Amino acid sequence: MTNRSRKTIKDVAAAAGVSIGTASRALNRRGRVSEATVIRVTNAAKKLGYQPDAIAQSLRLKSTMVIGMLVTDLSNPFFAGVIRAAEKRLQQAGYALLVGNTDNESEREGALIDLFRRRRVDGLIMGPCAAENVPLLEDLDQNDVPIVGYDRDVGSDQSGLHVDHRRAAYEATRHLLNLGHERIALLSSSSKLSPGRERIAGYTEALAERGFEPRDDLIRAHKSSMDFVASEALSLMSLRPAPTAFLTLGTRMLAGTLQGLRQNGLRIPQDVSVLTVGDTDLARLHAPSISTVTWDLELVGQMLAELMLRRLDKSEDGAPQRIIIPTQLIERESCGSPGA
Amino acid sequence: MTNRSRKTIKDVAAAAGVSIGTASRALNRRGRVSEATVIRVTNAAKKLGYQPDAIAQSLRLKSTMVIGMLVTDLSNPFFAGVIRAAEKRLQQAGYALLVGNTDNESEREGALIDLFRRRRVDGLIMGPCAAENVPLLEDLDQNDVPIVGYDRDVGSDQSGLHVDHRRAAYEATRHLLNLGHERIALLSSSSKLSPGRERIAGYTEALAERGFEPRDDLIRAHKSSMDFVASEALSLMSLRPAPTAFLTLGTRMLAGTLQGLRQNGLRIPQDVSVLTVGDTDLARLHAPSISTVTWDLELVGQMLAELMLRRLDKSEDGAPQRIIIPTQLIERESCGSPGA
DNA sequence: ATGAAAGCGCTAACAC
DNA sequence: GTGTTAGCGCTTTCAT
Repeated sequence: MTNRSRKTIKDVAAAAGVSIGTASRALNRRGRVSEATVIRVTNAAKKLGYQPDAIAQSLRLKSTMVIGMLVTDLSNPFFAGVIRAAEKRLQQAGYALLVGNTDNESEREGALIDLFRRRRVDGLIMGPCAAENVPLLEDLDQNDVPIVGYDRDVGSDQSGLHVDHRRAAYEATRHLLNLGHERIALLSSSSKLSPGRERIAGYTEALAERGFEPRDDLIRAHKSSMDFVASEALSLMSLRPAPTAFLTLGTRMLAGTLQGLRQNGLRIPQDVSVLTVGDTDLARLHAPSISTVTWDLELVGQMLAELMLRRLDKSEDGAPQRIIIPTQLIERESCGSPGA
Repeated sequence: MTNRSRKTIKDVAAAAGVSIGTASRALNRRGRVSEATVIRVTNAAKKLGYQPDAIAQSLRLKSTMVIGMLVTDLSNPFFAGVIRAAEKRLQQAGYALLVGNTDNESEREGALIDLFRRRRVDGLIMGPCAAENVPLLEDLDQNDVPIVGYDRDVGSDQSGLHVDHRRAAYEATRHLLNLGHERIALLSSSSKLSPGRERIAGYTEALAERGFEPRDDLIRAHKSSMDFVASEALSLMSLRPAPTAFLTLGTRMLAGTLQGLRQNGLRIPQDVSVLTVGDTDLARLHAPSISTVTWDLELVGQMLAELMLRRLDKSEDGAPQRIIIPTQLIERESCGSPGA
């Protein structure tokens, strides 16, 4: 207020007429301090507008109260929702969340891990990325930085949270099978990462239960643009016999599929059923609304934070844990029986 | 690799057989160092896997290389896209971006500003939030922390970036007027914040140009849930004479409007035209696709970062700047002439 | 060109 | 209960 320069604990100590050691103890209420000086120091601090310097504290205490989080793309709503919730929970515990975008490139991921290490993050939450295994992680591990994996295996001695993608795809496929569909096209983003692999496994499993074999020509799994997906959808519909249902994994896949179907004048669900994994505004508000198998993003973020906090809290046992997030089917208007 | 404990510059100095002062100079190539020792030190550092401690550097150099950014909600796609782009640009310059969610509450915003101050961020990017004026900002300012406002006025001596919301709404309204609409309903999120106010001004201005007066019963501006917006839309359509076009400001408003219209069996654009400000997946992929007046999120993020970097770079003149981001109309299928 | 030493702001160990 | 001091890891004078 009065003086423009930033106040330090030295200023507070001087103003309260005590040593800086006493000032520190008073402010943190640690060790032996008389109640009188606590009050005197606190008042002085308030009057000066003193705020302890987090950097100096970090250096001294060897804890930055910052958690790093790596995702492929923060602007992907599925990540954004999770980040939001995780940040909220961590904030409550006094931690800040620093997010890095890997662009799904292991090179960038490596650079970010290095950076986070340099910045001395207290913990690291790692989402899926191109390569599953990064040796840098071991380094972190050895430096007692706990890691929590999100839809990603990250070492046996670390915590992990996994959305049950396999079951999600399994339930989705079963739902379509129950409606009488036999030729179910599958559009997935990428089969390399854990989520993609799991989902294809769930799809195959549901099919196998009914004695159907997955047909390779009905499965399209690449990372690709929306326009490309649209033409994929069209090409799938030109197969003979054509698929009667589409199972789309991910927003982009759904968007492309809807676009392709629409360009071709195909009606949902009369001509073809559509079911998507992962709920979005688009699925909710499209006409007709799209049925989905989804999960709770907020819960995911909250649990990620919880797992991290548990590892960080020295008073707890702190053993690594593994959590599976369940999924649920939301029926809307996009699925019917074939030829109905 | 060999030793599990984190390496410091002391270790590097010892390994290279020099003092820590020399090691520092060699690693940073600053001051007078012989090329020979530079090589020796660099090699030692590499061999040990040494990474300078960013916290210690921050304390010493009084710069954290962290920029703070405050938004109401990181999971709002409009913010997420901007954050993503800003982070990318800042990263290139060696800065990390720390994002805080204010939930549109000035109390939380104040707490976050305090927190960022404690963490000694080098700069602060402030998005719109409930209250426009926070005295805490002056404090920051006095501590030489540059602030960049995003759709928000933040002091005359600070930089700011503003999407041209007024013009966006103006162009949108004109587009509808040109199609022959006279009763244009306006659904806006909140008129308290700068973006909302500006948009309503643009709407009014376009109307006035044609000699129409804005009718209060056609304007609905509150922060509200999607379901609520849907019923708002219905109530608007029950007016006599009913509006022939909807101008929605923001995703949520569009979603609610579409839902309401659909519930009522109203067809777009035959029964009513819809135009939205701000492009989204929903607008793009809805059937029919929704025309929009929009702007480039990536550009916004990039320019925000650029403004900040310019203020941070001591070699530049560093005078505060003000940037207006233009908008453009994208015609799609949701607008027609009334009664056509 | 290099080494020694001070100090960024803070906390904790030790003395009194 | 309080003051003094060391030190977190680094950069930067200031001598040499």
